[in-house]
Amino acid sequence: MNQTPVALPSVFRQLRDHFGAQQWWPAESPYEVVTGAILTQNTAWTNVEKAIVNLKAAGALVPATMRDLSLAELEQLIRPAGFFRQKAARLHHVTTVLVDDYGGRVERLCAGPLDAARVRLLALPGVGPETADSILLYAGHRPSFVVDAYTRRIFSRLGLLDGTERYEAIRARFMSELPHEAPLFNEYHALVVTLAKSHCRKLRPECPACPLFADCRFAGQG
DNA sequence: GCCCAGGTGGGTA
DNA sequence: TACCCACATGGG
Repeated sequence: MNQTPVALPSVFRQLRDHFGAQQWWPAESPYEVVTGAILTQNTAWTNVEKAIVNLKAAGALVPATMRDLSLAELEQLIRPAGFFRQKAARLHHVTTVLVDDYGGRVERLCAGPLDAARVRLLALPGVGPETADSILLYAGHRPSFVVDAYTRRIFSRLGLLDGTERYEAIRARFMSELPHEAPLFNEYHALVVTLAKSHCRKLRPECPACPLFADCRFAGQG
């Protein structure tokens, strides 16, 4: 085999050495992570922040309070995050299950064998693989690697993916080449996002992703 | 004005 | 399996 099994750990070390510890997820509670994970679906984080501010101001970033909100009220609060009708229904349903079946405790929602917990989350409408893994990792502190559009883009650019792999295949690849440690998976995904946001969106061939390519001329040009 | 963003689910061939 | 589309706001 001509594979390079050190590639993924090596990329992590380079990113960590360049950007430092990321200390993710930017949230004050596990439930805020759950909320943010749903609101950020195909949406810029700056828009999610506006919705989070609204929810906090309304005192609604608490499961029991959120569940008792009407859909119409919730829709108005999260409107800046886009797709607000869909997301209000999804967030409200997840919250209802959380409160009714898990006592409002996110750690209970994420408890038990990892695969089983993941299947439970994926069964919730509006919770796909990235949202499920984000909740498991960042709210539940479980070692479930998060794959997102940035991961696909950057690792394709690095030649470590061909870009056509399915979500589960990419996740399995990272989890087969890295130790199953939540703090490592946490930092790795956070660093991928930090790298992506520090570069032009397309990561074009003429715009290599430094610090992995030392002479990138386009760093920081958004 | 146009393009895009830390996805998901439903439909069609 | 492999596309296509709807879903919506706000920043560059």
